[in-house]
Amino acid sequence: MIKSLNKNQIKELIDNSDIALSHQEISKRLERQCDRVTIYRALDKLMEEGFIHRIVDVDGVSKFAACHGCTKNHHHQHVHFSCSVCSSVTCLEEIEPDFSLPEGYQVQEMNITLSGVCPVCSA
Amino acid sequence: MIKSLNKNQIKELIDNSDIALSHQEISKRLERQCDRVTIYRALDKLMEEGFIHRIVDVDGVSKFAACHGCTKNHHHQHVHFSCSVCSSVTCLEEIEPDFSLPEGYQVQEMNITLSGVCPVCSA
DNA sequence: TTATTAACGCAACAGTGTTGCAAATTAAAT
DNA sequence: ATTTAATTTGCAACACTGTTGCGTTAATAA
Ligand SMILES: [Mn+2]
Ligand SMILES: [Mn+2]
Ligand SMILES: [Zn+2]
Ligand SMILES: [Zn+2]
Repeated sequence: MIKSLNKNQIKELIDNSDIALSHQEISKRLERQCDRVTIYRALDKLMEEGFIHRIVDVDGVSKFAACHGCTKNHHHQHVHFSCSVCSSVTCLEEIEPDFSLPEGYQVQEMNITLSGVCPVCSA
Repeated sequence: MIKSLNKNQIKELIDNSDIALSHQEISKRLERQCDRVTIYRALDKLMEEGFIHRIVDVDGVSKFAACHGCTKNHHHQHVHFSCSVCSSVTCLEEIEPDFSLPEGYQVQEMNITLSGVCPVCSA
């Protein structure tokens, strides 16, 4: 019944978080401390399996958030917001900007991250 | 007359490139080899001065491209395209998607990077 | 020329992400 | 229950990115 303690706990953490979590944040929040590499591997697997997606923050830091309705092929057109005050990254799943590209570009993925001040920090 | 040999040469490299350049690529292209740190510092300065802007690629790699019409306050709403075949990152300065955010979000910067296959590699 | 400022190189460090290998756990088969 | 096979984990090592402090050299100003 119990398989992959760490991976499942990491999945729980991400699922239950309203903001995207970095490797570092995940590491800190894990009760049962585990090796860094274990976390990297778990994140890779979870992405492969379509449970989470990676968001590259404006400063290059990778953060991870739950997918809603992804199988193995991720489709994330939605916008992310990165707060420069509290450093939180949030998925704005409702917001999907559209635009047309010149001929010849084949789009597979998109990473859209706006940065500024989030509602909490600007209140 | 000659001031900041390296910084100026780095600026030239970026200005004359049609794709965004990473720190690594800049380092290789510099004839007069210089210290890694010097390049980082030059890039920071050039950004401060509004000559170049940083694009965070989908894999977290920072790339740098020339600004056209930025002073000290950068304004880059435009889209970037990252080719998964040739790893090139290109500014699509004409393409500026628009969308509206929920109340409370104050946008300062945006990093929009689409990935897929570029016209050259898809031809 | 001399003083001041900016640019540079070097060493050291913290952090991220990857790989290989061996030990430990879990699941499956006998 | 025992043995076997497959996963999961930890650890060491490594390459790479980015930052900081400090002493030195080169450029600009006085
Ligand atoms: Mn998202
Ligand atoms: Mn650009
Ligand atoms: Zn905030
Ligand atoms: Zn290409």
